[in-house]
Amino acid sequence: MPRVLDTAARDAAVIQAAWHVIAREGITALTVRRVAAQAGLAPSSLRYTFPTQAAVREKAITAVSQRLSQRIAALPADLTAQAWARAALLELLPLDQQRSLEMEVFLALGMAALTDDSLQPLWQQADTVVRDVCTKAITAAGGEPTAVQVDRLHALIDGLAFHLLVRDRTRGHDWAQHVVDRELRSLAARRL
Amino acid sequence: MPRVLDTAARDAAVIQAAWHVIAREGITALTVRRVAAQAGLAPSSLRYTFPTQAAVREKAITAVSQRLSQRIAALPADLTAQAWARAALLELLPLDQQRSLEMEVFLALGMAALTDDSLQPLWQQADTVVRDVCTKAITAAGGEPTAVQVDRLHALIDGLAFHLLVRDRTRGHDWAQHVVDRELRSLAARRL
DNA sequence: CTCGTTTCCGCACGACTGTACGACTACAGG
DNA sequence: CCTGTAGTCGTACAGTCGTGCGGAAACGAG
Repeated sequence: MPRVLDTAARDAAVIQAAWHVIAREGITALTVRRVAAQAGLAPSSLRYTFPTQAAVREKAITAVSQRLSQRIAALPADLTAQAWARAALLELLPLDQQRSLEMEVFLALGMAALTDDSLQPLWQQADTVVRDVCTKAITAAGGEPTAVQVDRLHALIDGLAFHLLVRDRTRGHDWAQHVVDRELRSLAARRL
Repeated sequence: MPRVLDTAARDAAVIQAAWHVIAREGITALTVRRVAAQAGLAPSSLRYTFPTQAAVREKAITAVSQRLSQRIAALPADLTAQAWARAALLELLPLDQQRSLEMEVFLALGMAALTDDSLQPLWQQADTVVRDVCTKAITAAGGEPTAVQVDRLHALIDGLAFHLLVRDRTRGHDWAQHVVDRELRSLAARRL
């Protein structure tokens, strides 16, 4: 067998390129040619592993799911329940450049999934990861994971993520952590 | 003077067309030709009042600001403070088709504004409307509109709006109202 | 009616899109 | 060394994009 391609590494590189294109130029600029250029490949070469434009979109969102659950799983095992809840929720917020990238792709493709049926199930997979973390965080923080509680925390987390991206490109992120801390405290007090 | 065009009516029609295109085909499909077709105009005619594609985007988001504050202002004047808070917050959620349209455009263009500098200030105007309503609702509900409180409620509202669009295209919306009611109750109790 | 302005729109251009195809290259196996 | 295949990529094509331009059409004023 001749020349072998590390398909995993290639996929990762292309997905990273797609993420960067979305972050820098927006979802409308997610074209085969631009992604290829960002990845340093000829468009025709990109097509060898990503046969269509849809494949780029789909693998881009699938990668978000994976990265997300991967980062949650990588949290230190020796945390108290309270500390785990806090750390896990903060992993869902765009508090550094890497997470900003993920969240921007997550939200941009979430909006795109509204009008792209092939994207919807893949995006909902990522959405489920977030929701599961919210559920576990409620329990860990000492609350009861009722439907209303989960709906509430989940909405709050995604809303915070959105606002961190949209309103605080440069400013600090302390306010979002304050909101999360306040939420955790009220969960622990079981007052909500 | 010859033939006079009702520019206000024309603008409204085109903006409605643009909203529908965004809702049905997504932000990537917001092209001059498609909007013109949706409005029943020739592309060249559309260009008479909307000279560029950017003008379509910009007027589309500006119209969201206006519609939003207009609907808030149109709330019955004889409501108790509590009832006003509830009604105002529910106006910010996509609980019927009209509001779904508005919210989808609001969020889609919010993501687009991340990479479109000419859109950013116009979108932030709409964002400010929402935030102001949140602030007033906190006061009306009996809470103190501290920075953390406003950040929290604002994030919660936008998160709920997003989830209503993305996860509950067809299902009921009761759960979102339950979340809002619970929020109002905890504000009234001043426990947060 | 005629006239003049406003509005409409067909056509064209260059740029960019997704994708198909076939030639080319580089390398593992022999 | 040679050979065949996995991988690369240039080229091409049809479609769509935004936008400029210039003429046709409609209608109020006289």
